[in-house]
Order: sequence, then structure tokens, then C-alpha cells
Amino acid sequence: MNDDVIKILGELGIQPSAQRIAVAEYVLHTDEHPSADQVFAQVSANFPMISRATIYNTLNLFVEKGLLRMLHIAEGKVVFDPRMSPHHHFINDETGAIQDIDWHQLQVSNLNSLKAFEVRDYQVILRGKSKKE
Amino acid sequence: MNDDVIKILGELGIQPSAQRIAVAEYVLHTDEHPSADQVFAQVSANFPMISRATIYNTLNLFVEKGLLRMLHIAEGKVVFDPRMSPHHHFINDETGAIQDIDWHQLQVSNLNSLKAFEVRDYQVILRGKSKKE
DNA sequence: CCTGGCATTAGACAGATTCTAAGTCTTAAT
DNA sequence: ATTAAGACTTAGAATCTGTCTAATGCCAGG
Repeated sequence: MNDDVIKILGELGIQPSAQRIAVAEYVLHTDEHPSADQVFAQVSANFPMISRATIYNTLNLFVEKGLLRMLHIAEGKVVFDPRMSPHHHFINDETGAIQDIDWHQLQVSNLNSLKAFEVRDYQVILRGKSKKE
Repeated sequence: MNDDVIKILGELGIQPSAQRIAVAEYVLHTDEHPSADQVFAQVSANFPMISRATIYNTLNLFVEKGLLRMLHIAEGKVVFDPRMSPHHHFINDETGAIQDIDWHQLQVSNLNSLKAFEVRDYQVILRGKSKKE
């Protein structure tokens, strides 16, 4: 399973150092939307000598190379999303957890009424809580 | 025109101290979406002795009392929006400027397909640049 | 097996926000 | 007017996220 990750990094022209593989393994196999600090905590567990700077360098490199998306949607910190295709986000106000909402589950209409803007990208941000059944 | 502001604060149960009035005057009469630091800079001009802590305390109080909305949508910092009625936001990637988009200009459909969530609030976030005509 | 260059490290640094402890102002009762 | 209680403000320290720096480590190509 390391091999998957190494192959992915290789295809994007990223030198697969041990640290980068460790970060990629975590961020590509989680459903969460981790912050840099969460990545640091998780990766440190298996790789105790890794430095915070490397986490930031690596995450920024991954964003630059198109492996991750950087989201500025929640309280205070930046989070990373391994799902590159467009989708919406639901933020649980109580826990801060972020969940993906499939792009095709919602439709936004009338975008072409925005005459004054060139829209490059958009998404719906929803807030609330999970329904207890 | 101070009187307007004092009345508004009074209605929300906020003691109208001089500092609070100065902050309210600024944030309620701007079209921008100012950050705490911008508020500090502007209010300082007329009120040189005000402390940063007071700016933060005051803004947080205003949010709590429903006079402002706090937005976590742009790079790095939190901004405040005096428009409390629901609306969408367009973020200019080049300048970082945030503009309001009228609620009725866009429609989001199929929200009731989100069976697992109780949506309290939502908005569309658009990114791009202003069209030069 | 050198060497140049990229990767990593620890820690310093910077900016945004919160906390703390102390001082000041209001208010309402005397 | 006086005063005590509580609310408000202040400066600065502390915290947190993220970036930068300088030194060191490591690896691929000659």
C-alpha cells in the first residue's frame, strides 16, 4: 500500500521521501478534513522525529502539485481535503467536523446573473448539526 | 447620528460605552467586511487610546448579541459583516475583497435531500475576479 | 566516492486572537 | 456628594497557527 502512494507522488513529480510518504499515507486515507496540526499529531505517531516545518512544507507542496485542496472555511485554521473534484461542505457547529456533500446533490441556479464577476469556483457551505435519528 | 447607534445598542441590551459606540459607528456604516485589525485602525483614528483587547471584546460581544456576523471564509483572518440577513459572498481572489450577493439572486435547490443534517444556515461562496468590461 | 542540490530539522519569528491582572468608570443607593 | 459593586477598559503577556532561517543530512549523477 506504500506503493500506491509512491506511484501517486511520482505521477505528480514529487520526490517520494520517507516523510512525504508518511504524510501522503495519512491525508489520502482519511475521511476527515485535517488541519496541519492534526496531520502533525497523526504522522508523529509513526514517525516521531518529523518536524512541524516539514509538515507545512509537505502539505503546501501537495497543494501546489494538485494532490490536496486547501480549505479556508472553518474556525481559525486551514484544513486540507484530499478530494479534488468539486463538492460542497457541511460544517457541524457543535463539533467543528466538516463533511463532504456530493456536488450533484445540490444545485445552484442563476449563476449567470452575476454579470460583474468571473466565477472560477464556487461551493455551498452549510452549517448545522447532525440529525439524531 | 450617534443617537441611532446608541438606540440600536440599547435595543440589543448592550451598554453603550464610548468605545462601543465608536466601534459600532464604524462597522455599521461601512460596506467593507472589516477584520478586527481594520476596525482597530479605523477606530483608533478618532479614539487613540483604545486597546486591541477592547476591539476584540466589543466585536465578540456584538456577534453574541446579534449585531454582527462573523465570517470565516477568507485567507487567514476573520472578518465581520454588519448585514445580518442571509446573503451569499463573492471573494475576489486577486484582492481578497469580499462582496455581498443578494440572497434572491441565486437559488440552491434540493436541500431537503440532506436527510442526515439539520441545516441551520447556508450560503454560497463564490471565488473569482471582477470582470473588466 | 565526491559534489551539488534538494529535503529536513530545530528554533526563531510574525501575525492574529485570547487571557490576565490591574486600573477606571458608571450606576444606584445612601 | 459619597461610596461600593460591578461592568468596562487597558497594556502586556501568553497562545496558536503558520512561515522563515540557518545548519545539517541525504541522495543521485558524474
